[in-house]
Amino acid sequence: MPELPEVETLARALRNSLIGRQIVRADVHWARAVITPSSSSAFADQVPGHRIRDVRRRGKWLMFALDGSKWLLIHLRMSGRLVVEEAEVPEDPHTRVLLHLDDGQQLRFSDPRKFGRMALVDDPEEILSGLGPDPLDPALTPRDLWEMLRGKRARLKPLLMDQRLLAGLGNIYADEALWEAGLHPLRRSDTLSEEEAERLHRAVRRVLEAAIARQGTTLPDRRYLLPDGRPGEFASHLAVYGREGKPCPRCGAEIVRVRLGGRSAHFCPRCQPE
DNA sequence: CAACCGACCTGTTCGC
DNA sequence: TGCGAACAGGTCGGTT
Repeated sequence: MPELPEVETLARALRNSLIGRQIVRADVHWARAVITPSSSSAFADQVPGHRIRDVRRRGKWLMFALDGSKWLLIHLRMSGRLVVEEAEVPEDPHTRVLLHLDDGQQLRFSDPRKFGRMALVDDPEEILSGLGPDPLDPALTPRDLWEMLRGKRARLKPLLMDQRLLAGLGNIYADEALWEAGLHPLRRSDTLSEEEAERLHRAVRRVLEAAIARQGTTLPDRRYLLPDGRPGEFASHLAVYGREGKPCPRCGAEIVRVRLGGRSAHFCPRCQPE
């Protein structure tokens, strides 16, 4: 579910409500949601007592900086959700981990599909070392991207979703960025001109920033919601994702969907020629 | 190295 | 209406 804009939105919202809060207790209802430490009871023993100093994001990972130089990292994968609620509010039946806070509220991680994971570590690199640069990092230049692409010979769509290249794009925003750049999802990465790579660089940033400005994409199933229950508003701005058979906003041609490595890719056959 | 597939899981939507 | 198949925003490991 959540890609970079959704995780960024969550990080910003949680930053406001959680900085300064102390975690007083942890209940793990689904042990496999915890990857580090390897025993979830050790996790439940070690988390309490820490105060939350900051909430950040790297790629699709949420990072809670705790005092005592510990980090709590959370990845929501497909169906994970985080909410902050008063203890009296009934628990979602899919709640996997519950963190009790010192103000009586609870940070709840719920996840129907049980794909989401969290870790308590001394050094975030233990978990994040394989990630590529953040696409919004100002240090990442169009030329950097061009060189990264030239060093591979994969098709653009799967490559944009490869977190080792860039950290944060998933199925929705990879499709949207390629449409914005006017590049075909099957285009081989080592055939781009420097100008095309620059267009892609600009497109990725523009799409991600626009989505963050609208607080992410909530699709009709409403699986992604802000911590206060409000939906993100970017769905109505999607050009291609989930719009098979509908007109391209730029040229009116019908949006096409193809299967690519087991996933759907959406594009405009006129604006994104092969 | 690149591409594909099944696993991991459950819930919802689709097609007959 | 009912029911199984297909599909879903992600990632990993194994195979071709």
